[in-house]
Amino acid sequence: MRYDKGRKDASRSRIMEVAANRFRGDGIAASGLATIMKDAGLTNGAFYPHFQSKADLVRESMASALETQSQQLQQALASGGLELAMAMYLSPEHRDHPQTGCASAALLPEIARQSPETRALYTEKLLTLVHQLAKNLPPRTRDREGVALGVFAALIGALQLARAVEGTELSDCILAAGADAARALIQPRQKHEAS
Amino acid sequence: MRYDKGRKDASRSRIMEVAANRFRGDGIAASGLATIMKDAGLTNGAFYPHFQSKADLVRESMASALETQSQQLQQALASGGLELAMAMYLSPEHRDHPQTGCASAALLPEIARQSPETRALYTEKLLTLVHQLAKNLPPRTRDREGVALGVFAALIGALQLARAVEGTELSDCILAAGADAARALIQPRQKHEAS
DNA sequence: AATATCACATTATGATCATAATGCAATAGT
DNA sequence: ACTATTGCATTATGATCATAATGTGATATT
Repeated sequence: MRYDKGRKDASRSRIMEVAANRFRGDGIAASGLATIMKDAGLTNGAFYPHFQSKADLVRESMASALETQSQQLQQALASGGLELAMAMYLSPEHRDHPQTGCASAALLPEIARQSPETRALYTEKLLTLVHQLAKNLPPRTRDREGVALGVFAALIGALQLARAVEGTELSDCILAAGADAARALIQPRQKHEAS
Repeated sequence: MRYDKGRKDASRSRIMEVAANRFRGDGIAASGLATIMKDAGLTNGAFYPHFQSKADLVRESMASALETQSQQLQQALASGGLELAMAMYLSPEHRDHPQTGCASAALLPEIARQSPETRALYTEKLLTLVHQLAKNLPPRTRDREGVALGVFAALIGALQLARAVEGTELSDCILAAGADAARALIQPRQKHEAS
């Protein structure tokens, strides 16, 4: 190696971090590589030694963001349980900072349009998050994975709605409604036998 | 008027319909005007007599798609109630055809990045949908609007997740989990007094 | 000290982007 | 029949897109 031992790795992680933030903030398709590289303190030409293509960067930075989210979730669960984790997810702070928040809430429809490989990687990381939630559901809950999926879906939808509407008041209402829904879903109660 | 009375209007609606489908299918940022115009049987130049800008087209086609959705929801509610409406929303058919499906599920994160005017228009149409759901909740439901918001959030989140993951089996599971969650949420039951 | 190597910069490519100016052919009003 | 109007096509603009070829300066190895 001619340069510092870890220099390339450092650049690479910087690119990935900048990209993850920009993708979540502005969307994948709307984010150009030139801007990402500039924000990382580099130029156009330095991109391809690090990644094969934009799709490659998307895949890796998405995975990295999801792993970080998994760690943060673990901390929240450890310190305050599901209640705290859900409260943090539907907080105004999270709503107002999509760049550093949940990649699912910021990017799900775009992820659905990515390559099968990217979606397979997303699936893997998603299941990790869902398992983490499932393990922290109340003791007697049935169909833990299913309930956890339903809770996560409600959280994602509520956060997205809160970000999309105009008007802080309504947006706050949506966060509250999402929290109510999530709370209702985790109450242990048997299903599948209505009417 | 020198041309057929309704010719310009016909072209305009064709552009809007094509655009609404393409935006939902490929995303707003990823959809170019040239392609949209070609699909509408016209060329680049014919765009600006009809719309002031791409943002203008986004706003109008989004509103149109939401109004159509509102009508379809009304029909479903009338013929089969909330159960049918929810089942249709989380059906494999809806999952597999985002171009003609729910604009919220296909575009929410991108809508959140649009101008305040566009988001205000989205807010208006969203509230219409939520009111329609609220009116069809079971008789004794409290906080009808809040519950309806929670249900819609869960539906949107589940549909997006089902579209993003790789693997039909898992995707079907997510649809089922979303349906379970929505069903659980519409069971009349008092809230706000846990623990 | 010399040299080989590599991270990154510079610059180039051709496509596509949103937007705009101009041109033309068709028709409605006279 | 003439003419003014207009819906759309043609073509142009400059920006930005992802990707790629080439250049260069710093340094680790020798």
